[in-house]
Amino acid sequence: MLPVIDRCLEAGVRMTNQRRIIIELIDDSDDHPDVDTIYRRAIEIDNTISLATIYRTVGVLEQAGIIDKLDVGDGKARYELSGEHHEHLVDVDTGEIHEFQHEELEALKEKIALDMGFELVGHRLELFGRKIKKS
Amino acid sequence: MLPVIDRCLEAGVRMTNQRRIIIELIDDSDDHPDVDTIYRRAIEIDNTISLATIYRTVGVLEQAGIIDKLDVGDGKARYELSGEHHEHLVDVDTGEIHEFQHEELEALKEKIALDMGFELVGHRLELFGRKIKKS
DNA sequence: CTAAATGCAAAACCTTTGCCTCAAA
DNA sequence: TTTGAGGCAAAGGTTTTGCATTTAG
Repeated sequence: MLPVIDRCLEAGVRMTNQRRIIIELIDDSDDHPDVDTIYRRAIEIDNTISLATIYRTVGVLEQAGIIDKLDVGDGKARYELSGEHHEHLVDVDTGEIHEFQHEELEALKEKIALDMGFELVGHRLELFGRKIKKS
Repeated sequence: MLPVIDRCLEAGVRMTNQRRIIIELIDDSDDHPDVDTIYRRAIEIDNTISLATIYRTVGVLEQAGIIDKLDVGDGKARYELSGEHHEHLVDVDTGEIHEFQHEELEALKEKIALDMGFELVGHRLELFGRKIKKS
């Protein structure tokens, strides 16, 4: 797939210094940063970037389909590059987010929507689990 | 299953007038009211109930496993009686929430968690779809 | 009687917006 | 040059909290 920046241009997203920094920062993140985390990482690179710009930029990027918003239930929006096609399992004790992929689950979701007369345009799935200790 | 009020007492939830009203109101709701809606319905019955009490009560009830919180992406917490074992499909054009049940999906979620070494203690699943027009 | 619940208002939080300035195309 | 983007600070909406008072057990 094309580099993220190119995907942005292709999608007609006007490119600025701030946006470039924010996009590459999300691209480089292997966690799922919330807006404030993105902000704190961004101002290390360019300390003139404002919080409002982060919000506006993630909004634009989400609309353009470059990133996905996810909600692990902590009241803050988190973001990751889109098209990752994975789901999340949240460790309820530690808050850690584990990713997984599951073809069967993907297919099942689409089928269910279709059976109900809907075209699936999005979904949100989070599993909350507690680690099983081996005894 | 026991009436909701009894399930509360069994769970050790101290019962007050306000709580009784809130609980029965949620029990009677077939939609998925957010806190403000619960509040507006509650003050029709007893106009001394405060918003803070609604928040505190739904918190208690959620902890006690009497109700479930759900999040359809509108930034507000919604509640429904727990143990309903159904999922939600949100119509992205109208905001309508359709419920569905799916045994296979239930089983699959548990299996996935187990395979990852977790006991599934909760989950959140929302499908977002657009109605397919018959042409 | 004692611990917990309520009301009220203030505060905390995350997110959005208005307005003016600045920069991309 | 023209239109959109950024910065700042103020405002918005939801949820939480401190404190004095009331109530359930």
